[in-house]
Amino acid sequence: MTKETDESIMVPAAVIKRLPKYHRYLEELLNEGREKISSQQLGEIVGVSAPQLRQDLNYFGNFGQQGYGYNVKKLYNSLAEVMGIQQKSNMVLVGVGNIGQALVNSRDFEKRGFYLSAIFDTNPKLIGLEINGLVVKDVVELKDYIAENDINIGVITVPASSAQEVANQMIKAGIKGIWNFSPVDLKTPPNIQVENEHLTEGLLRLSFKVKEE
Amino acid sequence: MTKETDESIMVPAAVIKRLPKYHRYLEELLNEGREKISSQQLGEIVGVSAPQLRQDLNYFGNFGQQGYGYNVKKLYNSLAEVMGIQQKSNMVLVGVGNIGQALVNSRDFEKRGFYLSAIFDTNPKLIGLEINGLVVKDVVELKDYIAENDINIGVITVPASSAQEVANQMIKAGIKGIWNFSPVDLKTPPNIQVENEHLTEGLLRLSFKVKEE
DNA sequence: CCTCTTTTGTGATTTTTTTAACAATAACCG
DNA sequence: CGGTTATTGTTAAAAAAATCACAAAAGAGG
Ligand SMILES: NC(=O)c1ccc[n+]([C@@H]2O[C@H](COP(=O)([O-])OP(=O)(O)OC[C@H]3O[C@@H](n4cnc5c(N)ncnc54)[C@H](O)[C@@H]3O)[C@@H](O)[C@H]2O)c1
Ligand SMILES: NC(=O)c1ccc[n+]([C@@H]2O[C@H](COP(=O)([O-])OP(=O)(O)OC[C@H]3O[C@@H](n4cnc5c(N)ncnc54)[C@H](O)[C@@H]3O)[C@@H](O)[C@H]2O)c1
Repeated sequence: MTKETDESIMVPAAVIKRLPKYHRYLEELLNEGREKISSQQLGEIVGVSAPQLRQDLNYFGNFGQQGYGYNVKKLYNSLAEVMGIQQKSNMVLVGVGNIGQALVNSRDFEKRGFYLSAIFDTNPKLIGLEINGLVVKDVVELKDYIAENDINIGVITVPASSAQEVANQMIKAGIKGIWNFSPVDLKTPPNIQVENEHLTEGLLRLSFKVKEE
Repeated sequence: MTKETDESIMVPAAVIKRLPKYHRYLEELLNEGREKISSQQLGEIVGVSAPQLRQDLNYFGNFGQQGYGYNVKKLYNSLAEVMGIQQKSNMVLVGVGNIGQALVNSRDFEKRGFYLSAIFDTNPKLIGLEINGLVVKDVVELKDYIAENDINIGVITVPASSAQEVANQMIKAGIKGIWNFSPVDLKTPPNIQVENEHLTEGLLRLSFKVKEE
């Protein structure tokens, strides 16, 4: 009886959280020219136990080979595929303020296949301005732009008070996922994915741990 | 037999992760003038079950009152105390680039008692420049500055290749906690607390969830 | 081609986290 | 001021996650 490769089996959130880390370290190993690696060794590098690593990977397939280990390049590509970064995806960003501009200026994520396609704001002083090759558009164009340009991820970097409204517009226009930097828990239908970067929460957690020590 | 208020009892990481969220929603309730709230109601707002909320809070004390619920202001202040944001703390930031400047310009965290005391870079073009009231200092002054100015948190917003080196300097100078934005897992002694903002990992997780859907 | 070693994939076990249940306690009301 | 209701704090049960342990598979070396 062969193992079901049934997608319907729920992948635990704890596993999903670790995937990008595995990917990052595999990229490093690949750049160092490493060819193969055992779950033991990779686990030590990443900071998880070997059985956990193996169990995590086996949610998605059998990428290893007994008596050999894992081929670094193959595993790297497999994880990239699992995370959906093999085919490029297009994003829009709304809120060209402090954080928004930082993201637009660095575009760190383009090397991983996430392209910033357009950026939006309400501020007339910003609209029309060019930032790192992208001209700031008026947010009234947002809905049409998303619908017409195969955009699947929206980045929200507006003040908390406008975040939900911007999210609503994105969703109406057919966005699939939202990368949210506003300190707000967006209300979204279940088929819309949200990932929050609540930076202030991170600082408070740090404060707690410092105090506790 | 009274309950031990022993600090040595380990607070689960899962609980620590939720504390800032409780604090944020309590702040909203406080601003709305809400006086009391039950675990049931607060749980619904925050998105956790009522028993979990009660159990979480009871790691730190008995803040509620049977038959009444929780006093919003009291609970808010208690949580602030638990997280160590009653007394202000001083931070330094190293790496005045895209992300660094965004943080310096907004200084969102000052209203929660985290003061940015000085900012550092290696780039001669930046050193001496004033950004939102702070003059960029040369990073060679970092160690002395931390040691002499009661700094307990360091913010790292330098490229990945320099992050560990910057962390080492901070630690040598006596920092207690590091808020790290570089895509690197810093090697630190156990008495140094680290909180990572690995933004790219968030985007990859989002990508996974979008693809899975 | 056979033996020995390595290392995976996975079922069983343990630990951690979450949820449920309820007795104890305090507010509220007549 | 006593009964009723609301709601906590806490113990017990269930669920989820991590770890352990080992049989099965593949490579390495003679
Ligand atoms: N900057 C930080 O250090 C920091 C830290 C933690 C959290 N955040 C959060 O990130 C978000 C952005 O912060 P920031 O410092 O970049 O703010 P900002 O004020 O610099 O930028 C916000 C931008 O959004 C635009 N905007 C406002 N309403 C809009 C709307 N409805 N549609 C389109 N654009 C709109 C504004 O014109 C502005 O350009 C905030 O929610 C903030 O709480 C920021
Ligand atoms: N900007 C983004 O959108 C983004 C997204 C995800 C992650 N990050 C991470 O955040 C970090 C900073 O990104 P950024 O875009 O702000 O980079 P940046 O290049 O704009 O800024 C880095 C700054 O650090 C300074 N620096 C370099 N080495 C230093 C040293 N040893 N001591 C002191 N200063 C030093 C540089 O002079 C520069 O000013 C990087 O690690 C990046 O990977 C950034």
